[in-house]
Amino acid sequence: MNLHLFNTLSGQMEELVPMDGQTLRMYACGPTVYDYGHIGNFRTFLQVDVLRRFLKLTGMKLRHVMNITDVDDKIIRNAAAAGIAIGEYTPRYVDAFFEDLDALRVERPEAIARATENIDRMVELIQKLAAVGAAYQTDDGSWYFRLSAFPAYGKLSKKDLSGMEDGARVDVDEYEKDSARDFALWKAARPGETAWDTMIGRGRPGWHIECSAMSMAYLGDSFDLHAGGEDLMFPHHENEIAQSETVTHKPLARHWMHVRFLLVDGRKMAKSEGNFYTLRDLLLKGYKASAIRLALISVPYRHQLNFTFDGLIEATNAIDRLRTFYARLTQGTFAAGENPAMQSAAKKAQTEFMAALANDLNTAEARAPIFDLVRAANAAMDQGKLFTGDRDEILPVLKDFDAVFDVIEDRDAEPTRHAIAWAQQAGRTADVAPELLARQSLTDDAIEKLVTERTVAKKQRNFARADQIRNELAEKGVILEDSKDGVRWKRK
RNA sequence: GGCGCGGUACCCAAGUGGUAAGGGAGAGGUCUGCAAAACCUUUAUGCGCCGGUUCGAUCCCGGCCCGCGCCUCCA
Repeated sequence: MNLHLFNTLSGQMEELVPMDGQTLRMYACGPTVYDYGHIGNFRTFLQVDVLRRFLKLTGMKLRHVMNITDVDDKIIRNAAAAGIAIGEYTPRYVDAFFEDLDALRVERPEAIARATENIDRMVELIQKLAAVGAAYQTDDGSWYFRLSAFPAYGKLSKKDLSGMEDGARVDVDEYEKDSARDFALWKAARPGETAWDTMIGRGRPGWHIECSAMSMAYLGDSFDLHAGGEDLMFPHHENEIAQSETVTHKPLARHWMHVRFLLVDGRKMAKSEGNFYTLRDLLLKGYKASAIRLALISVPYRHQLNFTFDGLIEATNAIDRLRTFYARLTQGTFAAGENPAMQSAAKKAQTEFMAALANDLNTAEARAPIFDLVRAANAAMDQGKLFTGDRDEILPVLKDFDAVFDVIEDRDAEPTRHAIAWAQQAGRTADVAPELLARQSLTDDAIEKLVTERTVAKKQRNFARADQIRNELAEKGVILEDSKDGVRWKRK
């Protein structure tokens, strides 16, 4: 089942296939490491993760490259404010970024490219641009891309720049650019700023040149897919195209994918709006990493996602339903045999799940057949009409679902513990939800012990004591479920 | 101003030219020592409003209203 993905460049749905017939080469813009990642960043990375995982599920080989922008104006500014070198400043945010990706179960790309480790390649590219007259240096030593050298500019974002007069809205007097819309390739060093001494002068790279140089180095002149947040379409990706294609005369990427921004409570997330959340903020409030993951991927990537706390609770409950079902299926005992209705239900779910994702990664649609299957199988189990042969058909469907969604297996304890430890270390203990600390205080062993005690009490028909234990556990966020196969407990 | 997106039940959210997936929440019931879980029933004659095309439109076309995004650093 091949993926049909909307291509921003053509404005159409197109089948995504590797141009070399073997490995899909893709480049996705990564973070600028000047602060902790927020949920908007992660929506994009998560949607790219869904893409990755689905492609792998269809058997495709991938070479996915992500850049890390570890030098830019904000980094230089923040590092200076902290009184440290950028090389000291960025690692903590790089580490935090990967921790957050792990928490959200975002797979690592095949390669990570760091800007500061690829300065030479950027300089080379600027030299090539200069050689064909597409780059020029201004008196202060900065280099600019001459937009007039690339007539196709605007093809991705469908912008017609002809109506934009030089100087109309753009500050032209800052540097002596030939045209106001020419963009920086290389920024000359100002006193005290981080800079590299290179063939084209002392300075630091512009943001756009980074991606052109690195995608070329890691993936070649032309590759299959370029992805990123919708805001990057213009000017970032447009500039990448101009830089790369001016030199190579080949399409930078055949296919472009842009993930729409998420809103928070119906507004664009912004610090000034007071609706700005990092992943860590949410974990410390007591939301599970899996719920955040599911909430951020359940709305298809081309639609705005309105992020709300209600949405997180809903995701939490939906995951709970899946996990309960999975536990019932794997821990229950079934008679040998098959139920034809369940056999076909499993096949149907599998087919519809894959078809939904193949259709422009429609994650919302992909969930439906899985939940249909859950209901049908639960009903069959209630009636004793689910057999080992059925279980063996259903489990692979859940496995495929989790190969993409990755929320059924409960790995939520670690990210939360990690976030709490981080908060304590960072002096943000006040941000940790009190009930979270209370829950952390109860160990699995302690829970098991109480559960056993309750089982004994129940056998003695001492229901008062049994209920007392259950309530006690409930107060600490532990829910008990009695069944004929024993007691299952879970943390809220 | 330019470009673009959306308005589907209490909430979130798919979707199709032939009469509305799924999730969450609520209500009633079955089961249970009681719960929880699970299951069953239930919650849009209706998909922003008004026209048009059509045998038939939520889905196509036009207009309008509302919300949002991008156009500057931004995932």
